[in-house]
Amino acid sequence: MNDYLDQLNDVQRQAVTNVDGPVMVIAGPGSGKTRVLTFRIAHLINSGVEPRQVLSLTFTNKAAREMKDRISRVVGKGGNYVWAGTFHSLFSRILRIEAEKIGYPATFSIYDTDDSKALIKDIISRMGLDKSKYPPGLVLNRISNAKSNLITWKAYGGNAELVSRDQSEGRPDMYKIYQKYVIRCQKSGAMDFDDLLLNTFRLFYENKDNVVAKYRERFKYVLVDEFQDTNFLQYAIVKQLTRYKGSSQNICIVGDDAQSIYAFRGATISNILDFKKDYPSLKVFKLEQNYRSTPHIVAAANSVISNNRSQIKKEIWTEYSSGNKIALVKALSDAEEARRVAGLIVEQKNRHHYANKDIAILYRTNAQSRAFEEQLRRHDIPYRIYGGMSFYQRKEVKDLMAYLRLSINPADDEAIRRIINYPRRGIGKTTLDKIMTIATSEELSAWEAMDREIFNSRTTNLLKKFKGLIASFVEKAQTMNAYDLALHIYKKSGMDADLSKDNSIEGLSRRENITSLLDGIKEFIDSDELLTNDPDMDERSISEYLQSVALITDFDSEDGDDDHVLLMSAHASKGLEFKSVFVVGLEENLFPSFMAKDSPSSMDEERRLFYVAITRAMEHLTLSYSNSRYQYGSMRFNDPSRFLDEIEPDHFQNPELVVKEPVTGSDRSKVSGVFPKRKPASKPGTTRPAPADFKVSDPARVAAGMRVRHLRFGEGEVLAVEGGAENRIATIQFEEVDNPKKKIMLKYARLQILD
DNA sequence: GGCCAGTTTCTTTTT
DNA sequence: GAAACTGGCC
Repeated sequence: MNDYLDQLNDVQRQAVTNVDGPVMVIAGPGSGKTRVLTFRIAHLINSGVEPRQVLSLTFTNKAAREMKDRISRVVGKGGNYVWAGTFHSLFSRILRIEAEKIGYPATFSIYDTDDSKALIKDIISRMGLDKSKYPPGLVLNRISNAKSNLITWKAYGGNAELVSRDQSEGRPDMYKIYQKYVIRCQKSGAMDFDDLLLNTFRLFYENKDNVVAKYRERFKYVLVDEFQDTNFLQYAIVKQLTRYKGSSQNICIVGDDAQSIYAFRGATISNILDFKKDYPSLKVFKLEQNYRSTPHIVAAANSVISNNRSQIKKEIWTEYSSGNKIALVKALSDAEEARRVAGLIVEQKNRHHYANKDIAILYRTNAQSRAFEEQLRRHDIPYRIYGGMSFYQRKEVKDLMAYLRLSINPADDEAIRRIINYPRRGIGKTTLDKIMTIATSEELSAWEAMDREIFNSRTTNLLKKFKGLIASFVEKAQTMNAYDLALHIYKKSGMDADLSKDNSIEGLSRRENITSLLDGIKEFIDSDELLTNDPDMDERSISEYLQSVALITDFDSEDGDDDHVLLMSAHASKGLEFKSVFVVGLEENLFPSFMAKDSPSSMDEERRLFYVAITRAMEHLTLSYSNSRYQYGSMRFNDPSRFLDEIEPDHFQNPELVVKEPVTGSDRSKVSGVFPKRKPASKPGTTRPAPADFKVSDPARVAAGMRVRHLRFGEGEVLAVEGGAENRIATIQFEEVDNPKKKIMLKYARLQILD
């Protein structure tokens, strides 16, 4: 029965078998963290704990599913009854069971970020505030932060620190927006992502009908994965469940402070650092042996992360004695970077017999995927973009979903906003404006506000018709399943008619998207996967479906036998591993992001993100950067990333490429320790204003010997031109001290020929 | 009220 | 470069 224990090393085994009382597992990358978690759960079950008494909070749905699978493999079908999922998905399930206790309908809507932003925008404009002073994204961020720290709008308004910050920024009305936002969400029977947590906290805190006791009793063992990514609120809920008088404190948290990459979302490392204070009888286990990566990769990761200021002390080590050095790719343009990466992928596949799915390309921003997609297609390499959630972002998909949302919760204002006039039914901006004004000022839902007799007779009629339509869907929702209802709505709402009119390629693809959405719903209602295992709940209900879709984060439809090269953001790569990993775009202002350059703590987070990215690699790690990049509509020039300097040259196959070209005259190398100030004119990412007489000449005419002028580098002489047609590269001797000799790709460079 | 075209703005990561 | 916004016109 205990043979699974033989598959563990000493520390791992202790982390698995010490099941009583608080346990913290600090797990470096590749140290068998998932294995420890799953075996721990399996061990609990084997020791007589009922699966349904185990609550396992993971970061992604995918991790949860994987965990369930693995548990089932060890303990059999019972593993399915473990409550494993993300904070958001499990708590939203609890909230649906208990919704009435906190004044919400069980069919509450979940607002995604777009919904929240639209609502905030609406509130701001209705309050007559200057929207340049209150960018919706920033406002949402502030509200989200407040909620994550359990600060109500009232507390916000009374918090001297927050108020004075807002005041000094010229945003004195922030807490009023917060207040209106909260009220309108409430009236709409809607929760945003943070509310799913906040309301769970409230539910437990208010403890009506002993509800918290019920869940404490039920979840005897709580496990939290990726604990370094939890925020104050999430930790507060975990404490509600495990830290109370008489609790046996059976909590196990697993995490790695070095992999904390969600501070921007309110995650706080102090949770992990303070854990010992909250649970004094804590046992700590450190998993430091890396089973994933070869030595150069492990050493590079250690040396990069050692540049961060505070951290829990640990050193990752590996038993592997040999492995490949890190390859470095230096390109002149983003297109060339992608082309060379694609070329290397072809080569690696041949030489090492890698399947496509053994390889991943990781980047800092999703926008970088384009160049790689293009080149992979050109090289006939199947690929897949992971994350991005593009399918559920499509207009037609969101539209149909909005109707579904309304059919179980007609108060959902943001769903109304979406489809009140789609397809066209003559209810335009003016009318919607009126409705929302009433909704805001009288604290009603839009649905209720429509009943006010303030519209002209034509509009009143149109609104009546619209309400009748939605009411008919509400009625159908009582009896139909999610699939039949979606199909019914598609036909009767007029969406079908509208989309069928359009016979362009785009129109066709929209209809295809609807078809796949419907297929997805069908799959959902036919699936027999256990979700809640709660006898009171209809596991295949419309609201269950909507909830599951609202909280989809990773590509859940990942088919195991698909063989694709994976493209994803470094963030999305956390928890995954690949034989060969390409981390691309390693340039200052990109990775690390320009957003981080003024704040040491954000820079540390960028470094942790880089650490996460490179530790995904098992056998091959390739890092690439480009001298120039087409970004936000214009050409940018950036220095190679500082992170490249933080890796000992020994670990590179071709360390000479790390040496910076004197592009900006700066040298940040660790050896010299010199950090010269940049001259404003040569700041990366900026262009000098064009002299009035500057004219771009036809690049094809550029030849050796000519005098040319470059917007950023000044005047110089062309020494040589090499390369053919598409990729001609000129070597130019510029006169400015900061920019001596440079190689420039002619198809991108904007040069003026002077003579 | 609806539509198109021109203009402006803002560029990260995601539950 | 894309999305969001604006203004002008039917």
